[in-house]
Amino acid sequence: MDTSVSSQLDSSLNDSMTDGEENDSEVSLSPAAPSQVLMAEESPGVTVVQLSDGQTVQVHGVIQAPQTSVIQSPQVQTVEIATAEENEEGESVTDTQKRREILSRRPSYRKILNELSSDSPAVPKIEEEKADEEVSISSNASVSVPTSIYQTSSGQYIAISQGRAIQLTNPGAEALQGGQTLTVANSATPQPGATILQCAAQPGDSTQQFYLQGGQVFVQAATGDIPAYQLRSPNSGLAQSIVMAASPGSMQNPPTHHAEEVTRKREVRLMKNREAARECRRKKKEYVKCLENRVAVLENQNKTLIEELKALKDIYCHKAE
DNA sequence: ATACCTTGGCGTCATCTGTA
DNA sequence: TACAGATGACGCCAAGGTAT
Repeated sequence: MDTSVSSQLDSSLNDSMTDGEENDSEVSLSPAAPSQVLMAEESPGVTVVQLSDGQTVQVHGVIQAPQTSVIQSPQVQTVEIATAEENEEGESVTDTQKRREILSRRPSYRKILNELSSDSPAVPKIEEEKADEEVSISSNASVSVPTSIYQTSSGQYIAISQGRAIQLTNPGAEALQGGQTLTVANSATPQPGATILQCAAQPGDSTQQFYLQGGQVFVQAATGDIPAYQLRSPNSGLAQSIVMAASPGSMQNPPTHHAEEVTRKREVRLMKNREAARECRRKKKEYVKCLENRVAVLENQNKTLIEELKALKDIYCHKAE
């Protein structure tokens, strides 16, 4: 049986996605990967290691039999899936149910990485997310730890702190410095209706209205006779969609508001999911980078160990002569 | 210049997972 | 158990590279 101790750094990067399972093996073994070092077990306890430069080294029971890698190939998972699908062919289970049974979800990237990091200090932990923007803003002494940052259609930033203080900042200003701070007077008790704010950023400016409800900020659109409200995503300047086309007064009228409420909830959900997807992709990239690093480290270790082994063997052979 | 391919990012949906 | 968050899957789009 031939086993390759291989480089998986570039071409097989995707193959190194872990399934969340771990063991103590230090060497990543993948039968499908290109070989730098070949190991062939000639007889029990004796392994022939072929180095990338063509040299062959016989190893007597030092290199253990291949164990499952820390980094598992997704190919394995694919094969499992294919097999399972074959097995279930013809059964009366729905596709959804099949998928549910077949696709065992892997733990989150943060979880996997944190597990890895507990094993190896070289692997950085992914912190519980705390948006960089929020961190940097919280250092501003005049703001009491904002929980959400929004941007209006005019480019102004709105920060809502935990204390329900609202701060406005013009574009270009560093973080929220120099912003105005307003306080929501009726925020102590949750109202069924919305909190409406009006403000003028500068003397002479037309007033701008904000509509707060359920922790979300709706910003009145700049144009149009009918007031429209755009739901703005925290930390994003993009208006997600027009949410309201009615006047603020009618927003507090539940019977006519039902459809709008449904739409609004959907928009909020989509917005949150959009942000979550972004964050998830970011974490995934970080996770892949960490795996790359880990592969590089393990390859180095492997190389060093093989060289060490070779040197020891040389010494041993010289003594035997 | 144009067509085609690859890659990377995004938004959305469906579903899983953890927690109150 | 309901709910919010996380994530896999899918389709779309834009940018860059390459062959013709």
